[in-house]
Amino acid sequence: MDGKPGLRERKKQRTHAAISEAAITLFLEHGFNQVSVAQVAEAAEVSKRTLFAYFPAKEDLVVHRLADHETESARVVRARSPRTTPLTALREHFLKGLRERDPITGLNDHPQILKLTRMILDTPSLVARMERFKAGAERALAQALRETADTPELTARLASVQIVAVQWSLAQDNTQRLVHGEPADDRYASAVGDAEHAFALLENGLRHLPPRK
Amino acid sequence: MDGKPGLRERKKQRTHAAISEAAITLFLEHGFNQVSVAQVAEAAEVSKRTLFAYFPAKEDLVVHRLADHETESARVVRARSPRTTPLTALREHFLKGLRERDPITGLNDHPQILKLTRMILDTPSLVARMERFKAGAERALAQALRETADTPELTARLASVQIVAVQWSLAQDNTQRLVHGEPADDRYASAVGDAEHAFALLENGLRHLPPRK
DNA sequence: GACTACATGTATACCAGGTGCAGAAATCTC
DNA sequence: GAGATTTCTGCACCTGGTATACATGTAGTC
Repeated sequence: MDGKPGLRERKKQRTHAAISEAAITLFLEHGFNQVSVAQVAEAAEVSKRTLFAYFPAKEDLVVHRLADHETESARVVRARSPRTTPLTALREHFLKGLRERDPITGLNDHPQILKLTRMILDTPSLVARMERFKAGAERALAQALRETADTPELTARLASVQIVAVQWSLAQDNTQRLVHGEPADDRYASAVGDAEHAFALLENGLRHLPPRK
Repeated sequence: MDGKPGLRERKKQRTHAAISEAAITLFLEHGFNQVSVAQVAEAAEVSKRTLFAYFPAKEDLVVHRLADHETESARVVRARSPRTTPLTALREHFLKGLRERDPITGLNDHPQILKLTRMILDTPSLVARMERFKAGAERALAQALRETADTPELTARLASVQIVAVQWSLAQDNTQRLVHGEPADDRYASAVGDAEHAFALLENGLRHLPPRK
């Protein structure tokens, strides 16, 4: 509400950015576990205590950039146009993400992003931190379903965990392939096919899983 | 290969059990974060170094008991009788768990188990550790689906993440209610109803989620 | 511009989880 | 029993994270 955030506010933002930047740079160069927070603090010319005032834990130095995405699915569901089901809206949004190589779909192969992704997947504590985003996304989506689709509590929760789990799985799959060296453009067509298959599965259910024998 | 595990082996098992027991006792009494691993080691009459030889991290002192359940769904799918779909087998197994008040369904209200559950849910690092079990369960289930239901890779993975997420959600829901004081016997009927609803949703899909307006 | 009030940053010391290492103690093999 | 091997221990050490007490800068007021 301003244009004039005030000097104090601007300084805070600059410090925040400086710490984050120093952290990412060092982590990409030497690995997450090989760099201590003390080193990050020093590189950002800030005391350790101050670093922890900006980021509650070491992992947040990496994952804070994804905070916006936590409520993305919920927003998409809320913003869908009339006569559109939540699943349709989410599918279209995911396909758009693939077209635009949105990193959240796992289909972005810019070297920086790829290296960062690989680092996250190779670091258990970072993976764990990502899981918490998943939980947040589930809660937000469930609420959006309840409020805009008149869905009962239980159904909303069940639907949201399924949807989030599937999106996550699709993204991880794409990521894995790019990490193994496949170019995003080569992967694109099959990524679209996989996404369509996945959303069809969500819509139609698993009743076609074959019985034994 | 046994009958005679050897003295060394038996001692190892006793030490393992002693550490685990001391840990659970102390944690239940004072809380997970209020007890240090040094205290656990002392109570178990073992050095801190030895404790970490048996349990790779503090959290494992609590969650190692659930290690067996990691592959439970996969085993159920593999062991299903002929002409039975994976989902049917899993639903029956879950319903049996509810009847028997299996803690994994969240429907066991023995004070000890309830207190432990509450502690886990209240401790972020323990919740995070549980999530890793979920990931393991997903992988195991996906493989079982691939091998016994002739399901393609992608479908198996997608189905497994949906199934595991839903089971987890059901269990959490039950747990929440028991923690809030509802007796398991009172909850039982609705827990069954919820489970049946959830598995029906898995089978039939989410296509009935209503559009906007 | 000086003064106060408050937010922010710093230095230091500290705690707890976890690891590396060298040697002592127990167990196994013969 | 003797010797090889595994396991346990004590100790020092590193790192993430916090508490405390103090310094510094900023915002608003007169």
